[in-house]
Amino acid sequence: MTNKQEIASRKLPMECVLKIAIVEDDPDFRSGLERVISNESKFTLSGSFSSAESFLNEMDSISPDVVIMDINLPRMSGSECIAISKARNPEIQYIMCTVYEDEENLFKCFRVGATGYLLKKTPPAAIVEAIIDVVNGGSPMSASIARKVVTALHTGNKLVDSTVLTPRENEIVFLLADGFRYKEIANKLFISLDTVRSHIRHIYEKLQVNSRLEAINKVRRI
Amino acid sequence: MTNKQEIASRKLPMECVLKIAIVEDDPDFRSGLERVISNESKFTLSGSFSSAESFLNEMDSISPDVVIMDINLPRMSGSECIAISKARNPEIQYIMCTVYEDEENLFKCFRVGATGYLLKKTPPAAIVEAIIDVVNGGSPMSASIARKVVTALHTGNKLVDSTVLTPRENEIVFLLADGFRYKEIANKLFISLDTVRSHIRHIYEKLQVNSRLEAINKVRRI
DNA sequence: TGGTAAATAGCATTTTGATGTGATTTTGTA
DNA sequence: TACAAAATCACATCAAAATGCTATTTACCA
Repeated sequence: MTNKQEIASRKLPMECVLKIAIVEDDPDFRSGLERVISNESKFTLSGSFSSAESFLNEMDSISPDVVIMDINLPRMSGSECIAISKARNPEIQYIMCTVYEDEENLFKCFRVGATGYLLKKTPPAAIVEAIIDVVNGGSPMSASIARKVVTALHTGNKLVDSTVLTPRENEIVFLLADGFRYKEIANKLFISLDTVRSHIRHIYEKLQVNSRLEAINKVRRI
Repeated sequence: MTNKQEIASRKLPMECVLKIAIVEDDPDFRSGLERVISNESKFTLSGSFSSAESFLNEMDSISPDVVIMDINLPRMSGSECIAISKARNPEIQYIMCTVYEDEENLFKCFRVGATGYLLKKTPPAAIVEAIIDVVNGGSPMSASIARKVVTALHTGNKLVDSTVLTPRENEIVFLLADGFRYKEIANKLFISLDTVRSHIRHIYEKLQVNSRLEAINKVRRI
C-alpha cells in the first residue's frame, strides 16, 4: 500500500527533478502517459519509446530515474527488456504498466527487477504517486497485484493447477525443475528412460510448451 | 500500492458492516486503534484483545472479518496465532501492525497467511484504508515493506555474486532462465550462435556447473 | 461392461545442448 | 604502449532432449 502520509513526510530533495521514460507501444496510452508526466513539475519526460529495442538504444544517453514499462511490446517483451537493461544499469527503477494480471508475467517482471506493477486502469494521479513511491523506497502495486504476491508467499513455491497434471507428472516436473537428467529421473522413479520421455511429452502437451525451462516457468510461482 | 480510486470505485455492499478485531498488548496503542475503528461507521469493533490466547478463545464466537494483529505479544506471537487461527477459519483476514521491519518477521507472517503488513507509524486514515483494501482483494503494505517483498522476489533470482559474471554473461543467464534456446538468444542479442555457446561455456566454468538448470538454480534464491 | 485416463514401455529421428580447441577484435587500465 | 579481460566468431563432436508413432496394462467410472 502506498501510504500517502508516509510519502508526504519524506520529501524529495529540492534539486531532484525526476527523469522519467516511457516504453509503451500503444500510441494513445503512450501519449496519455506523456501528458501525465509532463504536467508534473517534479518530473521531466526524458524519453518516450514504442519498443524495447529503441529504449535499450537510448537508455545510456538519457539515463532515466524511473521507467514506465509495458509488457506486451513488439518483438522483445518488457520483462526481457528489463532483464537486459538491469544488467547494464541497475540504478534505473522500472514500474510495469500493463493489462496482464497473470502470475507468470507478474513474477517474471519482479524476478528480472521491476520495482512496481500497475494495471493500466490505474488513474493518472495514482501513477504519479507510484513514481514518487518508487524513488522513496516503496514498491507500488495495484491492489490485486499485491494480493497475488502475498498469496504466493503464503502458498509458497508449490505447483500451480494441480488438476492439470497428474500426480506422476507433477513428480516429474519437480525433478525436472531440480535439474535432473531423464536418466536420473528414470533411476529415481524405477521406471524406464522411455517412460520418462513419455511423461514429459504429455507434460509439454498439457502445458503447451516445448522445453524443460518453459515447463518449469509455467509451473513455478516464484 | 493502495490505489484509492480503484478502491472507491469498488463499493462495499450496503449490508456489509465489517467486524473488526484487535490483538495488541500495548494498552495505549490498542485504545488508539479501538478509537480509529469505532469512529468508522462501516466498521464494528467486535473484539479487542491483549493476547493471542484470548483472541483464539473468542474468535469462533465473534467471527471477525478482519483482525489487526501485533507481532510482539506475550507468550504466543502474532504469527503463531495466525498460523493456528488460519487453520481453524481461513476466511478471516489478518493485517499485521508492528514495529518490526526485518525480513524474518515479515516473511514469517506472510507465510502463515497474513494478508497485510503495516508499520506502527502508519496514520489512522491509512489503517482504515488498509482494512477496506483487504476486504476488496488487496494486500496493504507500508511502502518499505512492499519494497522488501519485491526485492526478495528479485534477489531470489539474482546472481550469488554479481561480480562473478560479466554484464553480458548476466544478460545471457537471464535469458537462459527464461527458457530461450541458444538460437533465440543469439537472435535477440544480435550475436552468433557460437558466441552464445562461448559465453555459456564461461558462465558454466565460473559457476562450476554443467547444465542450464544447475546454473539457474545457483543463481535463483526463492 | 465398454470406454477413458493414467502409467508404463519401445524405437527412430531430429534438434538442441555441452564441451574442446582454437582465433580476432575491442576496451579499459596499469 | 602493452597487457588483460571481455566480447566476438568458427568448427567439430558427443550427449541429451524433443518429437513422432505405437502399444500394453491398470484402474476407475458412467
